[in-house]
Amino acid sequence: MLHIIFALMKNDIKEILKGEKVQYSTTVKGWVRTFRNNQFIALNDGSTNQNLQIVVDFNNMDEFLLKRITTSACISATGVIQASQGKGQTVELIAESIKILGDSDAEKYPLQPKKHSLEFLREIAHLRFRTNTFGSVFRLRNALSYGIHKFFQEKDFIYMHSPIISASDAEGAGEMFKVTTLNMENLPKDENGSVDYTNDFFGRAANLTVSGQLEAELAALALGKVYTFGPTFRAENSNTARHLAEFWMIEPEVAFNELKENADLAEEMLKYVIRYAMEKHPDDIDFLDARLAEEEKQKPTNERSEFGLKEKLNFMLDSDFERVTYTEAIEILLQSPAYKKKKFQYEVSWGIDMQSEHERYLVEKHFKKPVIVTDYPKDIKAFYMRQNDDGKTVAAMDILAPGIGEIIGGSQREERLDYLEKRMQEMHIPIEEMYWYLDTRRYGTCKHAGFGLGFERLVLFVTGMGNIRDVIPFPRTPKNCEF
RNA sequence: UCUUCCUUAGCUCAGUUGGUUAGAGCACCUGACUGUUAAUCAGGGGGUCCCAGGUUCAAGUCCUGGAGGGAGAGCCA
Repeated sequence: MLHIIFALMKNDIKEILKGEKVQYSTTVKGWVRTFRNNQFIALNDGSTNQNLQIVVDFNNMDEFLLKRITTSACISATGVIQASQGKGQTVELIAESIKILGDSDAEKYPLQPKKHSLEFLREIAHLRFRTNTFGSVFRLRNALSYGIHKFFQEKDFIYMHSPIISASDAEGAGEMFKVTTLNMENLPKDENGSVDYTNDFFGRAANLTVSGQLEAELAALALGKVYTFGPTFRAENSNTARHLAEFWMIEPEVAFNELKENADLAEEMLKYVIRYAMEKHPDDIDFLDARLAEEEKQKPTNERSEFGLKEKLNFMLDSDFERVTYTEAIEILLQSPAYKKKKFQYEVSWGIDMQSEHERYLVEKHFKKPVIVTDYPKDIKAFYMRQNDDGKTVAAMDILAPGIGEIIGGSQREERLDYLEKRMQEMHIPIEEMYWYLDTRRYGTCKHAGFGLGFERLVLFVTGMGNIRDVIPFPRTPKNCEF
């Protein structure tokens, strides 16, 4: 019976700091953030970015024990929760006894109770969880992850595990990492000098997946509504604040949906998960909002963004995403003051693949909110996107978010076998190898649509962080696979 | 991959026209103080000036090459 009562009594710091109860004995465990005045421990246990103040009676405490209360030491403190005499907190724990669970050598421990650069923390990514910023980021990352599952599960989508190792290399979504057990020192070659994979693990060349979309389509054309949420790999030599070699992607795919319903689903999903994360972790949003405001203050006035983090997120929840066709977007760019003053580095004309500067103009200057651009020229989009009746465009959509750029890319898929095969021929996609994909069009095809959401870009947007390497615990980028 | 900027103490940075023994704040150690909020005060220790080569009587400083990092771009999510 007792163990049930204990199980019901949460005594993590988040719960204690609610201050609903005082004058009771408890034990807390966590890591020391600071130890001020030989008297006040700021203790963090990861449940919240707020610390619990432990008050130590240093006159009646072993001097040797006090010396071991150093930054990041792990301790257990037993005492009574009381209303605080000080100003910075409502309740505090008056310590009766303190146990050191794990020492932390203050001379060697690299983190200090002060501001560190994100670049420095990236070099010690194994320790950066212990900072306020990364605590907040990873709690929000978790909430967003759960929010995505919650959203789709409430809508009765089937969570589908697409394969991580894939033999298909025909998607053209990017360079792939090879998966092999061949001896790299002595690769078997065929008569043409190419690597012979027949004795490799799979008996053929294999790669890490760049997308689960094609497999999701197979499932959607039987299960109706599906989504994937898993790791994805791109071996591109991309060195930007928005790209990772290993990232997580969400790819819903829905039978019978057309482009508009696809866009509606994407917009509803983004709003749902952002609201969920904000409601789940308001403290972390507040902290990151303040952090961003502080960072903005360092910038020259003309480079500062006009919205704070919370303002931006609330605005996103309250407003309908702007929807324009590609053709309309190009027209807006051509009519823009920026274009007339020749501010754009790249040319603007119908048929171009819009550059970052164009997307940023649309989102940040013209509409000042997320924009869904639809119906792109077919020549700049993938083979599986459904051709529109005009013969020039496809039923594609990109969602562009302020500060991030493309956060979602999706389309209605080409369900007509003859159109699809023709397009694959034009784009030199090996039709025979893709028989399994084309079988969906041969046997009971139907209209369907889906999209891909880069999960880390969503986390970037919600946390207000500037670099994608700071929203995934262990970033994988070119020349970086530490930890 | 391209453009550009950066690399000096554990961290953040200063270092003048090339000139003696390379500095500050924070952190750390020692002591004082004890209701603090990145506590405060006093003292102390701490350096491969990213690496290699060059110019010079003399290089942290100038030149060449390389490595690593940031920002922007391309590719994309």
